[in-house]
Amino acid sequence: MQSPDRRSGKVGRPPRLSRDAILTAAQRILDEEGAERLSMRRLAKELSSTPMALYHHVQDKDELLMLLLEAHARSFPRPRFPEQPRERLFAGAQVLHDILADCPWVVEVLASDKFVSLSAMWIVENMIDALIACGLSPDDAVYAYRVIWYYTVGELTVRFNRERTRDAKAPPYRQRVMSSVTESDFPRLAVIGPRWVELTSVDHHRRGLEAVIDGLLAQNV
Amino acid sequence: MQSPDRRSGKVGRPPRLSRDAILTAAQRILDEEGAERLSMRRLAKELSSTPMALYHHVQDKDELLMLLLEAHARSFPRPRFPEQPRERLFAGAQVLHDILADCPWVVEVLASDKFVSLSAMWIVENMIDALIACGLSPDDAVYAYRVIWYYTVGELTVRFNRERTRDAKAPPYRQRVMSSVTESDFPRLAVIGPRWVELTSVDHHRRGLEAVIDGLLAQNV
DNA sequence: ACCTGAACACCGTTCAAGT
DNA sequence: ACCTGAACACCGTTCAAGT
Repeated sequence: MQSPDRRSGKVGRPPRLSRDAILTAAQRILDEEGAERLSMRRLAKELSSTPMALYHHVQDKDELLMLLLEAHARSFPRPRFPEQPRERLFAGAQVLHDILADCPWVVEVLASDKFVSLSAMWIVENMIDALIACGLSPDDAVYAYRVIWYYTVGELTVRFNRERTRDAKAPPYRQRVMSSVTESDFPRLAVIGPRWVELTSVDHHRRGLEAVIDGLLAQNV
Repeated sequence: MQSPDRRSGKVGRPPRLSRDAILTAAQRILDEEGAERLSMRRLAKELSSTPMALYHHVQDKDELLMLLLEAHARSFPRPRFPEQPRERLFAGAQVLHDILADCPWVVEVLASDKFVSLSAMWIVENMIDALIACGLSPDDAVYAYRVIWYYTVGELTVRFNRERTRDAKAPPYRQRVMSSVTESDFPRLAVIGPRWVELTSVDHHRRGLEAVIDGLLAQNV
């Protein structure tokens, strides 16, 4: 199905841009300026080109983000999975989380429904397989996988938002709420208040994942 | 602390806009055109005013969204909570989810770190209290609340994205991935494939919540 | 085939001026 | 005190034209 023009490479104007060059430049912007600065216009500038030149190599911004995620997932070290199904499930959920934790722009990819990364499918396959090996029916395995996925997405969303607004000063509205919490009619929150904002570590995420998985497995015996 | 000008209402130009009018108009746009159409400019048009007039009544778009959420949470029927702590926790998590499930724009509110809704604080207070009544330490209660919160945020994020892109046709990239999944090297996914895209019902969410909660409580005995 | 320039249809927000 | 208009600094994407 390959067009002869592409194969011979002798017809038409020779390309100055390439998918690879675009992805590399995009990654550089991501690393140096953050996900919120990556726009088609900014990227074109980085490549000393025009926004529309990019559309010859990717379909739209969503595909660009998808390709970045794909490349990242491919380059991610593939761990050896344990034999024991419960541990295998846990390891799968963890590597899924860790891959995405490096990609602050997943939120946007997630927003476009194009989030079906081939390079991460083996993990999903593995998790479903582990769930079935744990004794779940195929339907229950899908359900359980979804619960784990929701937990993962939520953790990542909150994590990225915290990182993004880390050094921004709290708006006045929030201060008003906070003081009303610590002073008054929320005794439990008042006690906990000071400890509330603690950083959420990787350990917390693992422990939560353990709870979610064990809760799911206990439901299906 | 109230300014005399505001009290007498006799100084300066009489107001044509009000917070209430702005919030009502915003809600109308939300209902009729969806969250992605609510912009300061669109809202100004709805009120036959200019974008900048709005900034006299709200600080910025984030505060506007926050106020909308606040109003919604206040108007939401407050259920009677069961006595039993585990059931109380479950009921709290559920009402938290249900309140937010009506607000497709929470995702944006969440993104701004201003998401501290006073009108929903009683729920959080109640959940923390229930967790402590279940025997958790204050620190463990915060951790457990967070896990439930992540699950909730993840469910809502995925839910809204699915709703938003419900009737949009799948992009070619996705089709490529899907066929490679059903055809080839993912036997588990191939079997499950057809059932994968099923709608996620409220029942699914409850069952998942149950698993998460029981998993958390089992961790702390 | 590959790229450019101008344009469309949007954003949130600031600033200086008007009533 | 409340509102307007113009402007700043952006978006993603389409379309017609150039090489």
